[in-house]
Amino acid sequence: MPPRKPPTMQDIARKVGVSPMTVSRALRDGTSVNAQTREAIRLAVDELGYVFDSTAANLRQQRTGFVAVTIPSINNANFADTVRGLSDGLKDFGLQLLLGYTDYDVDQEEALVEQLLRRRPEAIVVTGGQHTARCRRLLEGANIPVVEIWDLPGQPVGYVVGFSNAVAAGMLVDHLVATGRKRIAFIGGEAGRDSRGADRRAGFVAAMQRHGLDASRLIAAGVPPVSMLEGAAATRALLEQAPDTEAVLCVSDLLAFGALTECQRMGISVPQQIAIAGFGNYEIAEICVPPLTTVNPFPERIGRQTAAAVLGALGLAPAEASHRLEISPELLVRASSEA
Amino acid sequence: MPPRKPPTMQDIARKVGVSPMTVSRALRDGTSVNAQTREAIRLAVDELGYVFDSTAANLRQQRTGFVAVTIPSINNANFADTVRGLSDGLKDFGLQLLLGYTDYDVDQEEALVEQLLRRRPEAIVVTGGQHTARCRRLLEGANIPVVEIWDLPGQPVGYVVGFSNAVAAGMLVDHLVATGRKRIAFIGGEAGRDSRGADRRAGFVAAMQRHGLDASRLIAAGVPPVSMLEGAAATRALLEQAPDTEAVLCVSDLLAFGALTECQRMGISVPQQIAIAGFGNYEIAEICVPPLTTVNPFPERIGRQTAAAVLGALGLAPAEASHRLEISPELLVRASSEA
DNA sequence: CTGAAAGCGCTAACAC
DNA sequence: GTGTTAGCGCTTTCAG
Repeated sequence: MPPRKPPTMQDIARKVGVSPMTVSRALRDGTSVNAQTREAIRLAVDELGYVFDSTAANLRQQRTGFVAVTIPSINNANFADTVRGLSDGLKDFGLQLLLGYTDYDVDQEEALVEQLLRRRPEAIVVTGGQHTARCRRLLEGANIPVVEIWDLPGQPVGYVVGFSNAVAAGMLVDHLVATGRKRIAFIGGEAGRDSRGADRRAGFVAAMQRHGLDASRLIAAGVPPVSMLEGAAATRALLEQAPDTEAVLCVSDLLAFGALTECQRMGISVPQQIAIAGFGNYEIAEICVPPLTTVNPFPERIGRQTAAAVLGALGLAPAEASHRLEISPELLVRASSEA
Repeated sequence: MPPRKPPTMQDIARKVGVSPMTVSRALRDGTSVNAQTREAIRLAVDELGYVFDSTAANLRQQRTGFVAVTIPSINNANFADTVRGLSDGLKDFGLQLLLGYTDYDVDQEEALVEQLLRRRPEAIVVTGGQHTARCRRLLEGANIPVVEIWDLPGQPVGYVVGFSNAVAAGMLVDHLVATGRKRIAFIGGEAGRDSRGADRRAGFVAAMQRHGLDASRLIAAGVPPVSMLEGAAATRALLEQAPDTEAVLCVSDLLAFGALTECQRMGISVPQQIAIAGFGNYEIAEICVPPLTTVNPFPERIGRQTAAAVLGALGLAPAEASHRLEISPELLVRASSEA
């Protein structure tokens, strides 16, 4: 079976005895084509197994129907929820996601953004507000709507749908302090890769200092992405070094759950001996025993709002007045940090 | 700032004083262009902020560099691992994933496959071996390599990289029976949506019958995707209806973890009073307390092997002899099912 | 309601 | 090492 070329509108047209233009019209709706002709064309399409070639249409129309998206990791429920919200919000408008992941690396982000822009997306959504200089130039020069999400960049490229990771981390510190904890540690990934994680750590430090507390219990759990296993290992290291720690704030619920399990293995009771808080409102934080105090950044809402921003920018839906939408994360106090 | 048209090779050519063809050559490597000319073109590219338009090249070359992939859900660590393995395996060959999700629905799969094929991918990878008749026809007629993964379809469309979900579930049953459990329940999503889940249930039933045991403790935990919360709720229902249950086999580790937490809340000891087993070797199964017995289907390996199959089929790498690669899942016995 | 001509931005093929 | 011509499969535009 030699890979014969797929049929084109020409082939349909020849078979039905009309011009390719009529085929083109018949395949879209809202166009005026004789009902019988249209039916004949439908039939021919079926018989020949014709599949519309959007690459050709894209070139001709200078519209691809792509919205490019970069996320740090494909294996992260928070970002997955954002992508789902975004995808669902765009699909009714014929827009399709072109997704890539950066592995928490700005150089990979730069390469990815360039690769994505070659596909001529109609808009581009990037997770985070930190980019290489060239990446920034690429985004600015693309002449398409740019949305930075999951962050509040100081100098946004275009649209922003995000929240302050630092403020959200501060909410957790305030809560832990309010329940009487003073010796509080922060567990996160190594600095320099995950800028949202770095912001959360900065927010932890700032809040601790605001309360006049020692902010030096900072544990690096490894190169992002860090997850449950790293959280457990870091917790063990922490409790060996500083057994008097009263509370642990983790950069994500996944680490926090790892911390919880390590406490269980070490026979340390949570929250009596140590309080644990996470970040992200992952499903596990709600269901584990005890459930984890966390912050909900509304990942899916970020996606939906980003979709709204894109649609507005493309003139496909009424546009919002502001180019900047700040989501208010919600503190969720659960048993893992009870007083 | 009117959205001016992005510069084309024409613009570069004019600026440098060469023909567009020379620009085209200069932008690729392995082509013979005068070194100075090439440098001048590089410079002009930078100055004008030119970004290569692959939509045009795709049409001309009749090659898009896309590999289409469908997965049931974007928010699933197993499929995410497969996608990562696939993406990593393809990217060195200039192939980019075009990803879509089906929401565990064959009709959505059909619509998605059609939409993806319009983009003229060079290969298509679909998760699962069950399709609507039309979807199957689309796949067969696309004249590109088709790979079905995570399953072993009876009548494959093309390539297969998967495993028997039924056999893997049987391994878990055998283990539970070997540790002395007889009254074993199965918790999964409602039938008819998730075919891998359905296969696992079928494997459970077959194995139970093989052991001469009652296979009627089948709990439906809701419409897929089902996860931890559904697992917990289903476990509560199960233990109210059938408190003498000795073991629970769950369709995934996520449900199994939900089951574990429900036991913890109900004061039921695992594995002493009840054994729990999951499926998928998610991170949580390894780290929770007690860790969960499960089966590792090697999701990332599925992705890497799928990449190899695609590359072979496209002649970009040495091809395997067989079109069918069966992965052997590994039983991981952990404390949640100790005798 | 239908068709002819032109062209989207790039590159294969063929000159020179 | 470089240029010219043609055309990928559609759709815009204009004419009928």
